[in-house]
Amino acid sequence: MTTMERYRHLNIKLTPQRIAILGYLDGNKSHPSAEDIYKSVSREFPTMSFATVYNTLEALKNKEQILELKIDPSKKRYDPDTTPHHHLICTGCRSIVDIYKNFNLDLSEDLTDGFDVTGSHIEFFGKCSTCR
Amino acid sequence: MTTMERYRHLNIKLTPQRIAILGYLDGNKSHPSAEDIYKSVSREFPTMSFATVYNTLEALKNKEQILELKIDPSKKRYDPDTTPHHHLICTGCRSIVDIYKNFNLDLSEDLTDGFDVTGSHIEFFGKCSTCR
DNA sequence: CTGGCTGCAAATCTTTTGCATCCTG
DNA sequence: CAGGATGCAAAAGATTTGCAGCCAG
Repeated sequence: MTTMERYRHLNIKLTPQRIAILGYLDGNKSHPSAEDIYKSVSREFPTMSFATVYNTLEALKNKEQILELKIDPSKKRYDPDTTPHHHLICTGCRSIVDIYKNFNLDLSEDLTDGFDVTGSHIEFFGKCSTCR
Repeated sequence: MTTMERYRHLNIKLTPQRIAILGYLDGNKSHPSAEDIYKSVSREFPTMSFATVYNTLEALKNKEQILELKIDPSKKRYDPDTTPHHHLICTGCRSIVDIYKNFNLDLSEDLTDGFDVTGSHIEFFGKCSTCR
């Protein structure tokens, strides 16, 4: 199933603007912010507005097609890769590398204070080769 | 060494406002936001300003007396507990529980893309007993 | 056709900054 | 008594919202 076929099954309206945003996100490993997306897609759609970018991101988030990352303290970043993985963040330039590795993160019940634990995500910190 | 003794050794000026903020943070497990701190300390110092709260938090962060948490997408939260630990976040009410457990999170070099890895932090997600 | 989407602007929320004054060390 | 801290207000960024018109399904 191609990416566009997949989106047609989501019951979200596929406007030209949304298709452009989806095209920008498809396979994108840069973990872009809303502004990154806006800037890039604006070239093709000069009238594109932030509202449309945020609206589309919200729709994709609700359909679990993207993840909202809280890695950057000043703005949200988005990840079109929804397969389970972790992130390694450069404390210098804020670049992000995906970490595909399974860790055993089981918590015994005496640690969880009655929570029902449903997921986890590891942030690794470091310096990239450029910033080092 | 008491908390205040510890702070006197940090070379930050201890004004009454800062002492009030430090008092609020001392032993605080609620992971408060700047606004939480402002609201609470304002009762004692009606002229307290956000600038002072943020200034103090910045100073404490630089002296590694507090951690800035990016757990909440809408605002920063602060943790006066700087001992290594992880966090379990309720996806309903955003309450946070500390997780004191050591995990083996070693990364082989082929995963780190030349990064020098210096630290890590796990976010666990779940529902607290109230929200469940 | 019609309900959801778009674009624009205004509003909101968090955080930062400029600056005159104050006060800790 | 000097340099950092305070308080206030204004500015800056990111995100959200209101609304009139538009268009995909």
